[in-house]
Amino acid sequence: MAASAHTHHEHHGADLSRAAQATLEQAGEQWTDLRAQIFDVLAKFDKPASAYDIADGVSKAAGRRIAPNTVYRILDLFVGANLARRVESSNAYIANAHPDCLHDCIFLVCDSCGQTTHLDDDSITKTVRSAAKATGFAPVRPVIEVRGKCADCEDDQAAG
Amino acid sequence: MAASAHTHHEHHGADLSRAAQATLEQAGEQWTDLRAQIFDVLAKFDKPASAYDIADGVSKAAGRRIAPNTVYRILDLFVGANLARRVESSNAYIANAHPDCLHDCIFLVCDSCGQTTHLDDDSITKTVRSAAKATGFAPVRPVIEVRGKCADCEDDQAAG
DNA sequence: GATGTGAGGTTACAATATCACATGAACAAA
DNA sequence: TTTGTTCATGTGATATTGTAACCTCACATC
Repeated sequence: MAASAHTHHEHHGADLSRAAQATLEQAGEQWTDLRAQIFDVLAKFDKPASAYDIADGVSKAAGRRIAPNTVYRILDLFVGANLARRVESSNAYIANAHPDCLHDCIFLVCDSCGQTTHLDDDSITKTVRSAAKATGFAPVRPVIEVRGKCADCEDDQAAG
Repeated sequence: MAASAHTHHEHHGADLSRAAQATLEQAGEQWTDLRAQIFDVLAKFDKPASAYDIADGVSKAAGRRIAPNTVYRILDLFVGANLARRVESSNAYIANAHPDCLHDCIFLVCDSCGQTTHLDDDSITKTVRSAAKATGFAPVRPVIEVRGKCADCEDDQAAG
């Protein structure tokens, strides 16, 4: 596999929540009920979710209204702490399956079904960073996303 | 220079407008007054402009109100015809200085001043495309942007 | 003149994002 | 016990970005 030298542990379900909690607390932030709920709702989406989607989901789960700006606040915190990522070309967020491990990452976003898969290929992201540096630019956060069609939607097209 | 084997002609001012017109007409679309005005306003911004910024600029220039959705329509046309690009991480648009030549491209966006520079490095974009393909994904449009600090803002920081 | 087509106008609205300020709980200091 | 402080969250308003639906006009063609 080309991606990276070390092995990730991809977390799921309760295990992922625990990993997220650990990471957030190590960052000196609290793992509150609301944050846990928001993380769980986010993690259950199988594709990137907008802050408003999450607000709806959490509101339902909590049985009371959670306003979008509350969600934004917590999402910002999550992104800062590597618990979640923002998909810029979708204006949406996705949980990070290995919050304990820091990467620039690459998203493949299907324009048909919205499915978004996450790639870690450090050789690509390093190349992008150094190309930026070479022009005198100080890179902070690469945004590398690919819009296109996922394998399933390709197949559908071929079959249909 | 690493970027690409062929040489671009970077157009500016009236020359750029002419190149844009030629490209758009070759795509079977009309180069109307309004499109010309929108293109000129877009090209005069020195950083990515939102559709609303452009609507304001064009409204002033034209002496009458041009609504944002009109601007969006025309920007979509421009993006489809390679006259302009959308910078996803800024929700904004930028004129393409060489509309006559098709590339995936890379933007370096300064978080301090908004300055955005445009890189064409086909080796990077090809690598990204093929990494996507390798997972069974059919790439259509890579979005490669780097958020960070431009050389000027870095210097300011160092000096101040 | 009737009809078709493409460009643009107009109104309304949806989706995304931020701001300012209030409340409440936890804890520390007086 | 009261006061102050901090942090998390609530609340309402508003700004920004993006679409949809439908209409009119100009021009071409028949």
